[in-house]
Amino acid sequence: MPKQSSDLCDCRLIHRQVVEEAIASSLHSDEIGTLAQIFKALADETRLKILWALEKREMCVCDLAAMLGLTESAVSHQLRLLRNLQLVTNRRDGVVLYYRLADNHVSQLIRITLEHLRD
Amino acid sequence: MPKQSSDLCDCRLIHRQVVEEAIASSLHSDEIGTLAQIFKALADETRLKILWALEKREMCVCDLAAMLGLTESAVSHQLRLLRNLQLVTNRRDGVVLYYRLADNHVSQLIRITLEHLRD
DNA sequence: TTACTATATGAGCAGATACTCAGATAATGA
DNA sequence: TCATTATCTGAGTATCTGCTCATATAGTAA
Repeated sequence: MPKQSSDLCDCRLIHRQVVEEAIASSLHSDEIGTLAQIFKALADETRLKILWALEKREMCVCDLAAMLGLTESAVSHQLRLLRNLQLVTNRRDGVVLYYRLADNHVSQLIRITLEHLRD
Repeated sequence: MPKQSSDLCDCRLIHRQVVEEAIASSLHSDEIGTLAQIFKALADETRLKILWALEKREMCVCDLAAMLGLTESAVSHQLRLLRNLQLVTNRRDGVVLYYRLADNHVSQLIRITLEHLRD
């Protein structure tokens, strides 16, 4: 008989308290969801390049597209995603929209992760 | 005639130097790739729950499966991914493998991101 | 060895996602 | 007003991903 996910393995009986405590101290599901969304935003090379560039200076959509070698449409789609998560904001100057990082948390995350992979 | 990605928009002419500098100061492609992989590892609710639990104590596969309400197979697949990225390691005690975080960078990343979304 | 338990792994599938394309929208200036 | 430029957006599509299922592997104890 194949093991179902609802079955308990023997070690579960021994570790029952460990599991109970782990469940009790886990993050709330809405926190987990938002957390995952932010990491998803960083989990793509195009968006990482955009964020890393904006960390140095504000840039408009067409500059970013030129930098990345992608269509302005592709960049705009990604910027919308980053905007919705409030990772970037923009200011308008005539027809041109200049994007910048919303705060310094993102660059902090990228720096720490770079440090991690250089160890 | 629709605009092609190879065309330059007018603002590109003005901002040419901005784009050149952005390209010059961008991360190397292998760094970007590894960076994205690490954020991908964190960009999933199941893996976040696993990492958050392991941040508190080492746990075996079947404990994690019980905690998450998933099959041990599903957990094992995710642990392999985390192992390959050296985010977790394990020790064997008889037939049981106890997993733990490889270092404290991961919990640092999660904490900073939590801080960000609580602002 | 054989039986049993814990974990790992490959195949396959349903759902997510990152791009392109075509067309819409918004600010500017003639 | 109309044309132009910069950006946005919806639809479509190829690729990626996280799960399940079946099976393989590794350690333990009889």
